[in-house]
Amino acid sequence: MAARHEEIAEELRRAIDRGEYPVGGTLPTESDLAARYEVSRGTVRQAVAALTSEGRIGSRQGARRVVLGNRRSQSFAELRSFAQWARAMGRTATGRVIEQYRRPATAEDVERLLIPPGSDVLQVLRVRGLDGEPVLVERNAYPIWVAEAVERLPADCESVVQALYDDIGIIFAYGEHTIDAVAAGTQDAELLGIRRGGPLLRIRRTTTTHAGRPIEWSDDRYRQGSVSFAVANSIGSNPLARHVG
Amino acid sequence: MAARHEEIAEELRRAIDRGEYPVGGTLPTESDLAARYEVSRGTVRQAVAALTSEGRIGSRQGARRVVLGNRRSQSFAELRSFAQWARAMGRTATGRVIEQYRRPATAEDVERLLIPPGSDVLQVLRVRGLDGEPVLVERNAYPIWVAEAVERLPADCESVVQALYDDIGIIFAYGEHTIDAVAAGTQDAELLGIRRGGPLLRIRRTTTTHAGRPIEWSDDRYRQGSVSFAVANSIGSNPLARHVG
DNA sequence: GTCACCAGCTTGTCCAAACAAGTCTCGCCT
DNA sequence: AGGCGAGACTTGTTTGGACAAGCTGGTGAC
Repeated sequence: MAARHEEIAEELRRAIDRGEYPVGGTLPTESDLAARYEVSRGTVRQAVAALTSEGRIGSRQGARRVVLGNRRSQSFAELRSFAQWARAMGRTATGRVIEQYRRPATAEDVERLLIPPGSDVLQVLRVRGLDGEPVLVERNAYPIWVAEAVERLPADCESVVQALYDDIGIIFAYGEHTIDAVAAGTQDAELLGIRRGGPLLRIRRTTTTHAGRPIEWSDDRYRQGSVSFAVANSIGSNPLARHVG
Repeated sequence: MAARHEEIAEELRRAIDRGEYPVGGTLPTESDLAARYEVSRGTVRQAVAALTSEGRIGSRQGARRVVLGNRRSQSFAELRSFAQWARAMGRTATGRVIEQYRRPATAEDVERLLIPPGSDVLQVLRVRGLDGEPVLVERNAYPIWVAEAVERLPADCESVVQALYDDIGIIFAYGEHTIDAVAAGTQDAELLGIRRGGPLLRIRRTTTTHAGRPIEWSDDRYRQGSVSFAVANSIGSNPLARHVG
């Protein structure tokens, strides 16, 4: 929180949360805010742009900015790491490795991990839970250059992301998520303790380093009712895309 | 496409698409791009910020920008309107109203539509399809001030969004989406022609005007395998949030 | 009363400059 | 060969100014 525009954004978030700028009302003008915080208008614009992209305020040329809601979005750290997310929510994350083995890369692995055809990947199957109750089946594939570090991890490792950073300095910097629904297979049903064919929320995710090099891809299946995902969008910005199939 | 920074963003998108800046490679520096397009560095920064928020390129202080992929995100118009989305994909959207009636607002309606307790809402149940095949069950609730215009629509109206704009000038400006998975109920199963209890992808959405006034909220249930949703995120920006329950 | 229009306000766009902060490469030293 | 550091390079932050574009409310004509 060094940058002034981030400080201002955080102050505005708090002001919205405590009702100083009520939902449905308007924010002060950029000039007002600039004077109040003793910064230039450009810095204020950076701050309000952050709130806009979070969906907290609306923005339209010529009109005062409107407060849309006081939803608080998650940090990237909380989204990519199940353990960190659970901790932020005050829950206890559990988890254990069910299977872990190397196998030849499939066509999907080659495409998602940008690895040469014929190379191996490390396949890991984990079950994760909240407060002891199983919530999520996670199937990860790691390219060979990561595999060794993953294999060194204990079976009940809480935060894989944190461990890989501490061990070999890998930073999970970018993620792409595809969300759909699937029926529980035999293995899913068994591990989550539900009926076969029941609804699961599936997130397929590819994570890359700062340089865009894929670190892992994953197929996460959440038990019905356990979690939901939220996205805000507007005419100006739309992070969400809908695809056929 | 009036603003110069938008033009530059679009040119960069096209350059990435045609492989001029390959995935995994780097973009020219801001100064280079500023010189090439004969604009200031600030304008270039606006352009690359757009690509960054789309997840196409990565950005890190001190290092050159990295090309992450050539995914193309959807416009807001395509996301909020099923008909417009289908058209953009070259598919034919079908749809019909199954039920439509006014009813007293529930607690959920009051909270989501910011209406006074005790007022009425218009409930509409639609089935929508792609190329004749049913794909989606849509349950909408509209506040009273919108209800009259909705009731004037024909039962097979293609684009409700477009019709409401033409009729009473309502603009769907902001949306908030919550995504999870549910089991198909009896009615869902019947309307979509699937087995009861099968997996459905559910999107609950609230849409508001520019002023933040809710226009509708909707519970959309997509048949398994028919559509998926995609989101890109990074350490710098994370539009996606995960919630319990 | 109603409508059109205008003036003032507010946000959007763009520029030029300077410095801060982080990255990367290359050469030197051990 | 390997590690370390200096310096060049690149992106991030901030300022101040100017004009464009769009909204809003009020005034005046009808």
